[in-house]
Parts: sequence; structure tokens; C-alpha cells
Amino acid sequence: MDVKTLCLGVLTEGDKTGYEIKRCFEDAFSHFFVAGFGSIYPALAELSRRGLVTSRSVEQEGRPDKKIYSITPEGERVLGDELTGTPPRHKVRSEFLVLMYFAHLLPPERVAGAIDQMIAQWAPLVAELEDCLTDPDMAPGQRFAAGYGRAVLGAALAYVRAGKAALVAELADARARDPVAMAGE
Amino acid sequence: MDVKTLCLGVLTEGDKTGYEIKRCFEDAFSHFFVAGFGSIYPALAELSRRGLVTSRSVEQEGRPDKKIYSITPEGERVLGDELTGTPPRHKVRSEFLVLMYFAHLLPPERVAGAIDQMIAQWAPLVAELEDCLTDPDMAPGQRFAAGYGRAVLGAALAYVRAGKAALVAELADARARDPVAMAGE
DNA sequence: ACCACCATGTAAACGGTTACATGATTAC
DNA sequence: GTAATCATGTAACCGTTTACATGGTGGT
Repeated sequence: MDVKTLCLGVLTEGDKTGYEIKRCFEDAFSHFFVAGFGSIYPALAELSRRGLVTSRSVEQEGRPDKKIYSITPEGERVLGDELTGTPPRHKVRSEFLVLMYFAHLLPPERVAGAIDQMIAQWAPLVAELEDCLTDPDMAPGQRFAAGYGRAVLGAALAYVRAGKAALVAELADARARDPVAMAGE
Repeated sequence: MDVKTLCLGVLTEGDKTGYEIKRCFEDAFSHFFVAGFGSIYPALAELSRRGLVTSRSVEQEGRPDKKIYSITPEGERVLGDELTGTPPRHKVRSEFLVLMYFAHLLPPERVAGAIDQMIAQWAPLVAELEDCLTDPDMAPGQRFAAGYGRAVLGAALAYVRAGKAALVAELADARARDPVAMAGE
């Protein structure tokens, strides 16, 4: 399962341009799937080549022509197969947690700063998900995915907020007791 | 930050072979960083080429020679720079949540099955993290990272366990009311 | 019998990120 | 003036995954 599958997926909700698909990704999937233009446009071109989507161009002034994509019946079939056949993976790749794991090798301010950055990133996301869960027109699965984000990011946020002070204090303490071990940073 | 950085990181805790490094990754990072032999061995070779680690070979019977790697002072410096200079990213890529998002396009049993698979994957991980948090010899940052895993995976587990039945019921209900819209799956 | 563990590596394929190229409009 | 929004695309680069290759030991 890759960006192509996601593109087919959002096109089941209606025709869209590549640009709109990206906004769609940002609105709905940002907490579990990220894709930039550099992967969306080539994905759409490939889907088109395979006959899983069609596109019609709309002329515009002062901009490149808009290309509105639609999913084909064959595309719907392939999407169904992909969704049914792919094992449900769930991967986290966190350089933030790597940083935390090796916190004893870093200046405590750096550790505190990294935590603050994560809080700044997660807090608005949780708020947005909370907001979007008030919408009554969501499909059950969409609500489930958004609810997951709220629950899990909420827990992450609460955990780092609660643990930050103690961690930074412990690190500073360890430094004060054994400053030689940190030489050369 | 990539597998090379992580290798340097675990080598600060003592000399290790590539094989041991992988076990180390599995024990300590499995909930936020995954790496296979296919990325660890080339990473070690590259670090060696750059003089950030050294290795000595130990002959063995019936197996390839063991290569024990040690981090060099230069390697420690580069590790520090990398850790200090990298922005703390945190990425989730969840095909499981994609599946949930498009649940209405799938047979409800498939959705239930996917949830069960995630529970089967997360439950032992949470137990393991819980267990490892009882170890008093962990560095504060390591405890923080493990605690994060327990809190967040625990929340994920609780969320999917609590929401599974309702989601599956809603999906089955929607199918019963409008079976035509799901034709062709 | 078969699988897991130990132990190292290579090579191709795959997919995603980043940077580049273009450019008008609108809001702060 | 500066940045964001709309709108598409290419190409080089990077890193990971997967499959292959080899093979003895110990447990169920």
C-alpha cells in the first residue's frame, strides 16, 4: 500500500485535482500518513497510465491547467483488492524518541527544546481532530481513525507534558554529579 | 538521522557485533525505530570507512567471523553533532488506519480482523515495556522513551479494544440498509 | 523433520524526499 | 515587501526493504 492507494481512496469521495488530493491528505490523514507533491503527482500519472483513474483538463488563467481526476470502475476494483489484501502495518519512526533515549548525551536544554517542539506540533493536531469529531457526517471508519488520533496523540501530549520537568531535572542532576562524563559536547 | 546514528548510539553503551546491534534495536527501540540486517550491515561498513567505528574480528567455528565494533572518539563527536543538530521528527505511517478510514469499502470481518491483528501486535509490546520499566538501572531518557511507549501504545490498545464492537456493528448496519452501494467487493 | 538462533554480507528494486522550474493572485 | 495560495511537474538522490547466499548448533 502506497501513495497510489491513498489517491484512489480519496477519489472514491469525489473527483479532485492533485492539489486538492494533497489538502485532503493533510486534513484527514496527517496524523498517520504524509505525502508531498513529489509523490502525489507521479502516483497520479502512474494510475492514469494504468487506467485506474481518468482526468480532464480545465484551462485557467495565470496558472497551469487544472487536471481533475476521477476513479474508474477498474480503479475501484484495484482499490478494494489492495485494501483487502494488504497486511495492516503500523509503523512509527521517531527521531524525537531517539533523542530522548540518548538524552544523557545531550545538553538538558536541547532535550527540553525537543519536547517543547513536539508539544507545539501535537497540541494543534489534537485540537483539530477534536473539532473534526463534532462533524456528524463522517463515515464510521473515518470517525474511528480520527478518534484514534485524538486518543493516542492526546496520551502522547499528556505524557510528555507530565514528564518533561522530571526528566530535565534528572539530567541536570546527573551532570552536576558527574560533569566529566559529558566532556566534549 | 538514520540507522548509522542509531548504531553509533548503541555502541556508546559498549562494543557490539552487527547481530547484537539488531537485538539491541529490537529490545530498546522496537516501538519507535525499526531496522533490519539489510540496513545495519551496510551502515556499519560505512561508519567503519569513515573512521567513526573500528572493528576487530573474532574467529568462530561453523559460522562467519564475528566482527565486534567499537565507537571511536570521532564517532562520539559525530553522534553528538547529529543528535544536537537533527530536528526532532516523529512520523507515523499506518496502513492500519488507512484501512479503518476506508472501512466502509471493506467487509466488516476484514475490519474486525485488522483490529485483532493490531491488538495481537501491541499487547505483548506494552507488557514488555511495562516489564522493562521495573529495571532500576535505566538512564532517565531511556525510561522516558519506554514510558512513552507504554502510555501511547496502552492508549492505542484501549482505544481499539473499546471501539471495535461499535465500529463493526455500524458497518454491518450500513451494509444491511444499503447493500447496493457495496456491490463488487 | 523443522524451526529458531547465531553470524555476515550483497544487490536489485522500490518508494519517498528534496530541490528545482514557473508564475499570477491575494492578504498582512 | 513578504508570504501564502493555487497549480503542475521533473530529476537526482537517499535510504530501506526484500531476496538471495551460506551453514552449523540446539531444541520440540
